[in-house]
Amino acid sequence: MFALVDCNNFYVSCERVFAPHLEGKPVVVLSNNDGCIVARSNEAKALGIKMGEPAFKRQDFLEQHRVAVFSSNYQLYGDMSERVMRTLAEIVPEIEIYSIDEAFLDLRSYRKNFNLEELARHIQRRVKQWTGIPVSVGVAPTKTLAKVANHLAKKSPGKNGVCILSDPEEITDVLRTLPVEEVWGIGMQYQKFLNKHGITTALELRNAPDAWVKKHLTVVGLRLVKELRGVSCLPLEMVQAPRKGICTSRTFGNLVEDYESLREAIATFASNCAAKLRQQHSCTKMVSVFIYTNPFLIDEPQYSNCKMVLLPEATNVTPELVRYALWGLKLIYKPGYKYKKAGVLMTHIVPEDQVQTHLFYQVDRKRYTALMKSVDRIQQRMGKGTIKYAVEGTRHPWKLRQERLSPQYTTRWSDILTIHQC
DNA sequence: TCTGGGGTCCTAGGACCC
DNA sequence: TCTGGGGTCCTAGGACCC
Repeated sequence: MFALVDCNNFYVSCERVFAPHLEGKPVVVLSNNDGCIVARSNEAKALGIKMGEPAFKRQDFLEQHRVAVFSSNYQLYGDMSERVMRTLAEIVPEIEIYSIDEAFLDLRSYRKNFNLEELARHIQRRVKQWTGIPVSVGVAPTKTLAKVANHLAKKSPGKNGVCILSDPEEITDVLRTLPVEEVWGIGMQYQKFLNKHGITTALELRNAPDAWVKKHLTVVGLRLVKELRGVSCLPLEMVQAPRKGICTSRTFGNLVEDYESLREAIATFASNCAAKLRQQHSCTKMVSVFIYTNPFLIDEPQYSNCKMVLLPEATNVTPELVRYALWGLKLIYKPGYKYKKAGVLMTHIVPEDQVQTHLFYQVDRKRYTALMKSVDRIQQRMGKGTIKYAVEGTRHPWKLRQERLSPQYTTRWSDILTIHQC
């Protein structure tokens, strides 16, 4: 059996841990740049606020209904996520951290003669007590069915956040009433396609012939259908595979026209990617740079371009990567446009101890590697952005809009919560 | 004024090889 | 009637996830 533990309205719950007066009130969290609504409390959902709605279109509505609005605070959410995951791993060590707010647990090797419901309740209570985050737990014979169980745990008021699906007949009954688009792996395009072919429920999908599913939904779809039948095809992945692509991109808070500002942004993004590379002990051989104007401003001249730069030798040294990224930018930058978004993408990633060296390209990488180690250690201890390359700039006229940012309660000493005695 | 960011996997088709 | 057959590698694009 697999359990899927999912934090309820995770970003909102993180904010509420440190602002308990918001319990029971409508709360939303915005995406980067305060752009879209990406997390909603149950009260906010009940008001009809949709996932992904642009915040500015809902401004009046949010004020009118006294919805608490937060900018996204990834330092806080990342740290709270780690706490939740550590708590879970202490109960069940066979854990796959699937996303910032979700984890699968493999219960097969959990101690003998235990009660699934009791275990799920125990997990729920302990995570709440140790971190303040409410979670829902779904348990079933496959990961896909555990997702279904979790969905039910959240939606059915009587279940109080726990749902165990073990009886085959019960599973069939559940799938009969589950809309096919609620199944993990069925997105909008597949929903349209399946509906057109008379498949509207998860049960109908489960009963579709293998060959037909494989033809139209690829092997991914076939795996999913087998999982619905109770055949486990998706194993628990305890070790996280290194990323195959690493990207840092941002929509700017203000439109950016001048080359200098763009250079600062690209250097910052490249530097950020380099740090991520080193963190997973990888090097990259391909650096791509891209820039866009704002497609929503239909009266403005539009331009977008990207440049892929193939390196002679894979590296994770910041100054090298920044140089290649800026070279790419130079090739695609055109004056006279108002840029809205830019980014750096690193691909062709290899483990750092398996770099194919170049016969004629000589860099003293040993020295740089030592330097990068020191830089990373300082950042880790003193906080991100403590030291940086001058080319990254300090003014950052392009930086995000984050008007409703909460403090970094758990990761910055100066932001630690103060309790006043009344 | 104002519309996020970061990933994965699969397939078809083109270029190339013998 | 009859255009060889069997591969690899790479990329773009499309689907999905949170």
